[in-house]
Amino acid sequence: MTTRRRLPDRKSKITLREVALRADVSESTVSRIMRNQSLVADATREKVMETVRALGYVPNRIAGSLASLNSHLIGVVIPSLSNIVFPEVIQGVHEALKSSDFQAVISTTEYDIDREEVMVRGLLAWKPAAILIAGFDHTMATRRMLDQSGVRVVELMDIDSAPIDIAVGMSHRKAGHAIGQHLIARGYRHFGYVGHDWAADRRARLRYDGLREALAEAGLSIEAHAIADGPSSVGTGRDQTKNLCATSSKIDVAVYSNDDMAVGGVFHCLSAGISLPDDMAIFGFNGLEIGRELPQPLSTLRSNRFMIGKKAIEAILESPERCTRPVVIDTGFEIFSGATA
Amino acid sequence: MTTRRRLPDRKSKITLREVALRADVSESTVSRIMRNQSLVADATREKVMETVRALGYVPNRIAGSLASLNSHLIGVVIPSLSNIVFPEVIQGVHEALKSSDFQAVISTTEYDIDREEVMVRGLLAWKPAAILIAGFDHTMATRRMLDQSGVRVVELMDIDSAPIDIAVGMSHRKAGHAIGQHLIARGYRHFGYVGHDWAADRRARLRYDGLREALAEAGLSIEAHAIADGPSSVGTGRDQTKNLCATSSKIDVAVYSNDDMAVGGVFHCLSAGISLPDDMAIFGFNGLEIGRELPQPLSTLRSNRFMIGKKAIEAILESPERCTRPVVIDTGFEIFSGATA
DNA sequence: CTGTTAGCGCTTTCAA
DNA sequence: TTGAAAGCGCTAACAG
Repeated sequence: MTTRRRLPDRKSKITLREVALRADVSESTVSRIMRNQSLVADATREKVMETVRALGYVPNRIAGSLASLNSHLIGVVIPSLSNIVFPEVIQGVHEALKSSDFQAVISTTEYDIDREEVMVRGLLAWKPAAILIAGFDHTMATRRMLDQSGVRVVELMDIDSAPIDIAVGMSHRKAGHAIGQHLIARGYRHFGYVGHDWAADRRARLRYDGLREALAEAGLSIEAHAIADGPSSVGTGRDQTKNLCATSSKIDVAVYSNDDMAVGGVFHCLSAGISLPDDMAIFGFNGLEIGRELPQPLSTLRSNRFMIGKKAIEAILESPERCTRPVVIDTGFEIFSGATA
Repeated sequence: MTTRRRLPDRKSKITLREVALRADVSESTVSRIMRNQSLVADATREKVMETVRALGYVPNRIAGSLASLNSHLIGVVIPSLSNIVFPEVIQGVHEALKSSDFQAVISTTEYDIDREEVMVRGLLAWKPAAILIAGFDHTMATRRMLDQSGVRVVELMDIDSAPIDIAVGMSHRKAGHAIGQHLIARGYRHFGYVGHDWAADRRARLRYDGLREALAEAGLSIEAHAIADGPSSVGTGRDQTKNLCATSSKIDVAVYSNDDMAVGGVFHCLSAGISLPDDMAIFGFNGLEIGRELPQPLSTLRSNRFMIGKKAIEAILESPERCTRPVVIDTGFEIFSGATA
């Protein structure tokens, strides 16, 4: 029988077998040692570790995962990396993963749920232990794949809908409501809203709805809107603030879809000589660092993105098997009074 | 012979074999179809694809990678996600990867080269096609692993040292030099420097050195320094600017270690009533969005982080095998005059 | 405490 | 154009 199969491998290719051969033990012994299972004699372990070092052996996790049917990979699906809140979530993920041997694989959807479907399918092919995914807005196919895969699924950022498995985040509706109540309590009566496209950002819409409810409860309403087509950004916030000011002069507070937009608003006011908060007040959302460092700290509502990523991973490490009932983890929020409202 | 091995699997577990059985073809045929190799009859393909859809079959990439000895994974090692420049690099990576079937696996080192070593070892265990890694500052062990692994290695961000395999970035030394020349040309003579800890940010140091060289060539020097212990941030930039102003009053321009720091400087000036650029000028580094949107656009040097990620991947996809000689790809930079200097 | 053995689910020759 | 068979490098059940 000729030795068919495969071209000569270009790489050195040190395998478990090599180590076992050289150390004169069986492959399983080496395998046990590499996974520090404790049922190995110290002398053997020492002998094997020596050859491991000598050979520079690195276990092949692909083979390991296949054999154990367990990849120790965690898929993370987020809309984008350009909005700093998502990198912050991932920092929390990395933090919680630090002492485990799991690794995160990150995909971005660019706010496109069809692309999200492609990403999820791609991740599922790696048989991850879990998928973390931002939001609840998925295609039917995505939802079905996620559901049938049997892996743990954590929907991140908001908890305003029923999760497939676990949801970790805060109620954006309540956040909007809290902002409304806070501003009313501070004496504001004439509200404006500066926002960005809701189509891709359902959570901004939820906050808006919450805000409106709170105002309605006090017999108030939003008297002027300035809403951009595209995504949120400092520049957009600046432009739309100019629009708002041009449209309506009786607004005493403007609520922004988020801090990026609000910082833009602050910059417009600085340029236009509008005094904060006397001429007009500004209120943001998120509690980004940049807002805290403005000449006047931005009034905002702090969400805890880092904690969302961290809690999500902790929940998964704690119980790797899916529970019978969905779980909701509320990471809460906090009003930061600041100096602009 | 009893059928030992493994507990009953909880998941549906649809494999290639199932599909082959149901479609009444061999496993290899299904395999060929799933990888759209073209040597399959249309009728067969159609029949198989139908069962694939019916069963909701998703190929197991772990098994595929093991069999083909090719994981189609790309490891990315960066210091952090909290500095927006790194997510921007990753966006470029994702962009270039979009139409391929490669996936990026991201690890962060938190600016710790020992942790970097652990991350690299972990990534190498997945037999990636390439490793992208920020900077040139690695442990000996990291360097050796990278070198011996035989995978392509792209060192990102700067091109001021000799790469292991490929380097993609810009010369930070030249950037610092260009900043110096630009500011001298604009008539500035009394330079201050506001920076953060160089230990973790070798590139900031390179820029500083370049700046000093340019000044020296004009018979000038940096007359005052304000350098923080920790990492860069807007808040730190603000604090150190205050220090600088308290220390020295004859500075007419302050060069910052980066835009975050410089924005902090602008905020201090706004608070303290220092008029930009007349009382003092400010010059940053990076060209972040926030700087462009300030009431006065920040004078800075634009680096192209997105392009660094994109070019890195393109280089790898173009030639998956390591070349004989190291390759350097310069993504360049551009002075943005702005209004603060 | 250690070895033997039978796969994990797929790809890749080679032969038909 | 298709199929059979031999692994990829490792883990896990079982036996010793």
